[in-house]
Amino acid sequence: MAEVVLDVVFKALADSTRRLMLDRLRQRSGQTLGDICEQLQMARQSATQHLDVLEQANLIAIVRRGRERLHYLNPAPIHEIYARWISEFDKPRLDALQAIKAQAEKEA
Amino acid sequence: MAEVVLDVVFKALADSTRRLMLDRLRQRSGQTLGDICEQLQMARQSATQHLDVLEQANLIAIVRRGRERLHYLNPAPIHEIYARWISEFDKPRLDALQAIKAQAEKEA
DNA sequence: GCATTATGCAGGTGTTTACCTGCATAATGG
DNA sequence: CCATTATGCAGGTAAACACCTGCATAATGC
Repeated sequence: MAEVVLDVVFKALADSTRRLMLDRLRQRSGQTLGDICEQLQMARQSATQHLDVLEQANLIAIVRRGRERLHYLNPAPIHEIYARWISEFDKPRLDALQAIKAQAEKEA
Repeated sequence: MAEVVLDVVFKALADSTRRLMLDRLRQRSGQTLGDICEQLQMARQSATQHLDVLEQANLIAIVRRGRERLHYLNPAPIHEIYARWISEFDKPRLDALQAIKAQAEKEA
């Protein structure tokens, strides 16, 4: 994950409206644009902008079906942010868990 | 961690310069303002702004010693972001690790 | 076909942000 | 004390951003 990609994802996550959108899509993936901006009480055009930002960060996938636009959550970039950046700041705890896991696997 | 706090931390992380600063402080904590803006080839005033943002997010602590300003990394907010937001998108894997840990503790 | 519905596209405005320059202040060392 | 050094403070500018309104287009169902 290059720094540029990381940047797009972090910037996409740095807005509470967009994080809320991801939360809602985590609860129910595949919602239409109408569904989403109704939930958030926000002009459709504003929601579109936010959702496009999320798509550019590859955090959601947008699929057209007829005249509808369906939005699907993609948690992969969030995993990667954890794996390649956050866990660097969390090595001790992670290593401890990994050690426990390794030990458990050895015993099994 | 309230949504407001979360927002400040995410916004602080949404800039590559600030992430680089955190990385450098992870390698060597307690650097002065001069040290930091020399490494980054950036005007001192710009670096100050970035570091103040990081402090407001509680990602670093700033301590004055004489005429110097020392910067110390604080990884706690990053842990919290993982624990209270990212891990929600990563429940299965986390739950698996937790189960292994619980099992290991039970056996011990 | 035609009304309805779902969305696209253009653009406007106020705020925030990321960078800078210039000057002021305060601590240090000889 | 005075030159040097480390930082503070004020402000300026260009770009990005988050919100909106207005109008255009395209799919659907009767």
